[in-house]
Amino acid sequence: MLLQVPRGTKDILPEETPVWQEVESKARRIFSLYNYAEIRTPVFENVTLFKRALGDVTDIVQKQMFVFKQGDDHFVLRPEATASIARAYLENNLGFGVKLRKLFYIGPMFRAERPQKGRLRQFHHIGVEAIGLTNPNLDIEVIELADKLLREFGISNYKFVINSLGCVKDKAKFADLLKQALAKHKKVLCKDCQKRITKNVFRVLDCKNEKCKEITHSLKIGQSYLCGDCKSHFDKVLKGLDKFGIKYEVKEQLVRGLDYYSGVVFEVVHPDLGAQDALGAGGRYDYLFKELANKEIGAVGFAFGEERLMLALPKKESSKKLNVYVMSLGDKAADKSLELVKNLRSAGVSCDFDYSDGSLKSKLNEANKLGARFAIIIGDDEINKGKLVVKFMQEGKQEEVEFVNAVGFIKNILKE
RNA sequence: GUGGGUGUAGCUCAACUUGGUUAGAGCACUUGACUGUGGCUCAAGUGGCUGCGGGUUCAAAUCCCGUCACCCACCCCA
Repeated sequence: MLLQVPRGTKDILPEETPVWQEVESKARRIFSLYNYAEIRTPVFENVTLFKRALGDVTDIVQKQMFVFKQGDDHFVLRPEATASIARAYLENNLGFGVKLRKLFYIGPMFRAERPQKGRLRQFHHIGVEAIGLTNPNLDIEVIELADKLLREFGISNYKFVINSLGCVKDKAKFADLLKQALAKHKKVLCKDCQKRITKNVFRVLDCKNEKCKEITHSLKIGQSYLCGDCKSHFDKVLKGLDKFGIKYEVKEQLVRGLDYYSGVVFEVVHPDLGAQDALGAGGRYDYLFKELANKEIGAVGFAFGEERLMLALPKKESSKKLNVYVMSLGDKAADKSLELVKNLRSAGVSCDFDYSDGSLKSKLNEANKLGARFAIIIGDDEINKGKLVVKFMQEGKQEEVEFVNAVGFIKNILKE
């Protein structure tokens, strides 16, 4: 236990962090292109925030929260970020003076689920929230942004799945229609679905049981529950996606699990992910601010699971970036070498020194393993001559260079 | 929370079905062939409380029970 990470958590090791950094820096660049600014909220919040935002009956709230107590206060490690950001938006009055706040976030989330492929107890989200307007063009931008990110990451084979739950009234109507329609088939449904009818009807729609699927696909509810405004909002979004050339599939069975969703909702699915096939998901949550602060504020956003992105990312060799590996033989040479190392670094050349007592052979071997472009060798011979040896690792050749010219020599070659 | 599978060297795995001397291989690592020159080749060497705890047995990596973790799926969700 002492030497074991907690279940469902992972060390992200030095070999892997470059990929993470690349994904995150690409995301940051794109976000700034679209005028989204980063927000960092605490990783823990008051329990009540998520109960109110996500819905009391959701599994996340009922059994997946890491809760802890400090004095009389009950906290929870955030299971997702949207609620926190809505809280921060309201608390800091981020809507003041601007019509629209465009925010992005990158960070860890926590859910006490049983781990499996694409599902961890500590995982990372990259997401955006655009808060302040209900305009359908904003939905389009958000989806187009998600698409842009995926293409930038080099991910292919993904697919957008989209639906509209309608406004709060529509959503309630949808639930009623569903309940009525399902009641006729109750006996054929799986046990879970029988419970879901009363507990959370929408969940029946994405049940994986074949019989349940048959029934849900045979229901002819369509989008009859949508009011005129919501219908035309949805149509505008679809048209916009067509215009941008973003492929999607309208799926009437797509509903999101969290209470705060309403209106347009979408998922990005990918075949490499196994059972958890969503790379990311999002939608409108105009209702959330009503729930939290009785305010009418339109908002739309999405989140990608960073670990899931990793699963879908094309594999590629990591490129090692060490420019110079310096090695010395003898104490005098070591002094000289360390001086050189310092000068190289000051000149912006990445470099390291072999601190071991090993043979020259072992040191060159190390340089090879580190992927160094140059090895610099300094021993008594070199000190006497006033010249050090620069070895070109890949080419196998080597050159003698005056000590005073060494930094310039290396910089010159790196420039090419 | 439920079900199935898997835990053996740093890594990937064998031996488990049918218990039997010192638990093997490949890769990696160290050293040498090659006195101050890496990658290729060859040779030698280092490395294991067989996840942990208990039980059965003359004898357990192997059979049984428990436990922990990982993987996959259900549930749920990014």
